[in-house]
Amino acid sequence: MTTAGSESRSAQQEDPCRTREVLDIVGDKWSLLVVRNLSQGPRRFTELKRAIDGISQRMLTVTLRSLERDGILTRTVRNVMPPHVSYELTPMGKTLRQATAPLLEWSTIHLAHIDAARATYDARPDTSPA
Amino acid sequence: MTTAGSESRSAQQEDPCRTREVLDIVGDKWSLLVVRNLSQGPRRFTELKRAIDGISQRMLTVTLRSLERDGILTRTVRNVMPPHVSYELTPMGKTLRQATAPLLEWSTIHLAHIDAARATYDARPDTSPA
DNA sequence: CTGCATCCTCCTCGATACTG
DNA sequence: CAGTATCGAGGAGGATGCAG
Repeated sequence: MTTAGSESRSAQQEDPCRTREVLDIVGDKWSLLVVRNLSQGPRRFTELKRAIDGISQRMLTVTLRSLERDGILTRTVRNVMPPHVSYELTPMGKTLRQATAPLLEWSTIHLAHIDAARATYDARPDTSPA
Repeated sequence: MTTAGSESRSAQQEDPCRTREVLDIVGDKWSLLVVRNLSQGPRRFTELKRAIDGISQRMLTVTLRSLERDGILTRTVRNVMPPHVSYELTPMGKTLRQATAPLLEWSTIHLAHIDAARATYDARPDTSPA
C-alpha cells in the first residue's frame, strides 16, 4: 500500500489505528483461545468446550460465529444424527495464529517479571514522600 | 512447572492459558495504542491525550497507571509549576512493542480480506437450504 | 451433540466537575 | 498541566431452559 514508509522516523507508525481493528477481531475474551485450540487441526464443538476451560456454551457459539464471519475459521456440518460439527482454521486463520506467536512467547518470558513489577508497585507508599 | 512438554505433538501448546494473561495486560481498549505512541520516545500526558484520538482523560490515566504497574512504562514527575509528567517505555515495554509488531503487520495485510469475508458471510442465506 | 433465546449482572468506559 | 472523584449508560459475558 501507500504505507511503505519511505521516511525513517515513522517506520513503526504506518497508520494511526490498525491496533483498534485487530482488537475488534481478536481482542475479546475468548477468540485467541479458540484460535489457539484449533492450531493443531479441526476440532468439534464439544472438544473446544472442554479444552477451553471456563467458556460457556453461549460464548463458544458467539465466538465461533464471529471468527467464522471474519474468515478466520470454517464451520463444517455433517448432517447426521446426532449432529457433528467441526471447526478448522482457514489459511488466513493460520497466519493469524502465527502472528500471535511472538506475543505469546513474550508473555511466557515476561509474565514473572510483570508479576514482580506489580508487587513492587503495590508495595509503594509513593503518594506522599513530600 | 510440570507442563514442560517433552512431547513433540504439543510443541505449540506450552500451557493452557497464557493467552488470557496477555489479554489481561494489553487486551483492553487503549493499552496497545499507548504503547504504540510511546515507541518513538517519551511523551507527556497531554501529548498522548492528543495523539490518541478519542481517549478521555480518565481512560488515559487509568491505562497509564495499569501499564506503569505492570512495568511496561515509567512515569517521571518533574516537580515544577505547571506540572510536567512524562511517560516512557521500559526495556520490557519495548520488547512488548516488538512482540505486537507481527500482529499489526498481519492486520495490515489481512484487514481487507476480513472485510470481504464479512460481506460474504452477511450475504449468505444459509439458514434453510432444506 | 450442537445451538438459540432470554434474563440478569458486572465491568468497562465516557462525561462531567473539581483539585493542586 | 496533570490527575482524581463521581455518576451513568452500554455491552460483554454467565446461567438457565428449550429445540432440532
